[in-house]
Amino acid sequence: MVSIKDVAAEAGVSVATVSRVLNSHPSVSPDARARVLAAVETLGYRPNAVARSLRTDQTRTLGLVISDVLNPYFTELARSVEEAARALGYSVIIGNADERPDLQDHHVRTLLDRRIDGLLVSPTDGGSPLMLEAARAGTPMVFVDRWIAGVDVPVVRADGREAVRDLVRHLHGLGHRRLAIIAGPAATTTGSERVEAFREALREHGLPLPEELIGQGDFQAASGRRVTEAFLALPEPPDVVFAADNLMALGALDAIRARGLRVPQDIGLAAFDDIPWFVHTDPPITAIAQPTGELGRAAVRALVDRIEGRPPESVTLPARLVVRRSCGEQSPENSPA
Amino acid sequence: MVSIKDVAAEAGVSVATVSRVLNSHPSVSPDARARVLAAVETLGYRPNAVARSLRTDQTRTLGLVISDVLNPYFTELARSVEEAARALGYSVIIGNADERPDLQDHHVRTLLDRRIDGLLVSPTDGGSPLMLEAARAGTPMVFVDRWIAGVDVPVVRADGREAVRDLVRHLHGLGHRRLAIIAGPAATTTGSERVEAFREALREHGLPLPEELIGQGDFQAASGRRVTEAFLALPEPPDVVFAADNLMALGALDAIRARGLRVPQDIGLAAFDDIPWFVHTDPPITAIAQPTGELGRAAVRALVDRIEGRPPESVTLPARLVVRRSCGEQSPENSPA
DNA sequence: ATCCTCCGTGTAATCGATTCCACGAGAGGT
DNA sequence: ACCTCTCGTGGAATCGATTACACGGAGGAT
Repeated sequence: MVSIKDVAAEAGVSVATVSRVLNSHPSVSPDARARVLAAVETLGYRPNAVARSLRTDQTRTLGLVISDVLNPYFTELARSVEEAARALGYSVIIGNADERPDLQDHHVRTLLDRRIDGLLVSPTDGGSPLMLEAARAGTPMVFVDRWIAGVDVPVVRADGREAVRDLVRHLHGLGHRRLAIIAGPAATTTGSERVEAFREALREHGLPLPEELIGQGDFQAASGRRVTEAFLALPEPPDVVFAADNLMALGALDAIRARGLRVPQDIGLAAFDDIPWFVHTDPPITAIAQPTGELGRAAVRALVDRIEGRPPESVTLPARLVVRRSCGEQSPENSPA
Repeated sequence: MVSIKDVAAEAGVSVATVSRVLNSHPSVSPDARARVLAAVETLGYRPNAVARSLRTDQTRTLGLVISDVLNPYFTELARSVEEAARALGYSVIIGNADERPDLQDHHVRTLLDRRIDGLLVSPTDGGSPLMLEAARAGTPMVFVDRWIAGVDVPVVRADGREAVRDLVRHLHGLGHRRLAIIAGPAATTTGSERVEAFREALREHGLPLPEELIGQGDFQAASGRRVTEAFLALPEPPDVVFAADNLMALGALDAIRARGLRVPQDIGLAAFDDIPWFVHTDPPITAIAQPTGELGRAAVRALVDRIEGRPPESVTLPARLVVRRSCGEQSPENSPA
């Protein structure tokens, strides 16, 4: 591999000068600059990012640890994060935790070992010692989507409270009264918050949320299936099932189908997180859409602010309800006048 | 940040000894080893991967450049690649090319600058000079899914020829005669191969593949929509549309829906690449499934073989047809006796 | 007792960059 | 004509690891 020394030799200058040209330092003569550039060209020289990082103590790399790449929501988030980071001259290394705390720790550790400049995390659990320690030690860090309470780290997320309220109003308007939820792990903020928002919205309509209508899922399709089967086996099954993420909604659809039931005639279904496929499922699924792209961009902005010494800002964006047909059609008597 | 020097000081030994302990070099006394380990523990020392890479000239990192992360097929591929790499002690940096040659080049360049140990590529186009140059220069490289002809690089991919033949037989058995295809970019191997396989399979049944039934797509949903609209506007529209990837199938479904037509009654739909969502679309979509996980594992195996000096192997795995309902139901008279 | 090995350890070179500091040349002021 | 200042440049230290080499001491062989 050709190094800066080779370039220096070829151009007849010192390595210092080559470095100066490459970093567009002002005090280099036009002549030297030209010779260096020519040498770079003929040798096909590319600076070694590893060496540069060692010296400058910055990698211009961001780490992104997400809970599950196979979840389209996170895929899209990852994509927008990469895009935003690239625009600011940063690369992104993605670590997929697969909803497993041990894997999450593995990635955080590797990322830290690689001396990434900052970390974007969507924690799978309440927070491993490793991550808390890193945050305390001053690693620039931003939580995205999910967060951990009691840590002084900016959070970029969507607030679904209002959208959940809209959803419940929609369901109530459709005549549904017995509403169930497939919750995410209580250790995740999104897991507990969505249940809370749901419960609160129900209360506003004077509806209860009994224990048997709260199913404990883990944001994976299989758990959605399992919980839904339990709902359906109830003496009095729910009118509608609200899944706290899109994968569990998929599992719920499976379970409903397996029972030979139809959506929405026999039971309604709604999901948190909207994805392109929901338009094409049978039936199209009513969902709460997060501004994923904006979330990714805001997270990168906050992290880079933090890295470059500017005060980072926590950001909360509203989610919104997208009504489709999976909870029943608007009939004349309950449509808005 | 605590460095190896701090550990050496704390343990009362030289940095060489610390390094030896950390790399489990045999000649270290039990006493010294214990003291070093203790020091590592109390200081919370973690070796700087950047420095180590500079010295050893290996990063234990693989680069993966894929055409489109949002495509579930590639997401799954990326996931299996990461998994397999992790098992072998490698990290993976993913570069998303978004089907854009310039972005692909950007990622290849950054990855090379970071001195990744090897590169896994699914080229968006016929091959940029940059990539060919890297291959020639000896960068360990393996093509996955798509490849570039005339380059001495192992290829790990699925062969869909047989599955396409099965598909056409299935369609023919259902009475469909006018079959159309939404092709991928001709510059990609998967783009041209799938059309070829389709054409050949049609020939076996004495069916033609006229120009007007070959639509040019780019593996993105929008192009599937556009091409399908054109098909539907034909004086004699096709009986079935076969999309060369799942995203274009999604677009096709959109277009068909927008025309107010029903699948499969008015027109059939099939896709290359099977994904979980196809089970839940309306109707469930008949597709050709690739052994994605196995593909990812084989690709990593080949690349790591190449990196570690063993002869790498090209691998071709069979794809298989998964029949669902999007091309029509099996009716009594054409069901297998 | 002497010599040779081998083992554990430390010193220092090295990887490829960046950057501080010193130095010489030329310009400009007096 | 001399001093000063600026500018372009090179030498060398530095980042944090790994590793070749040297060295001293212990143990075994003769």
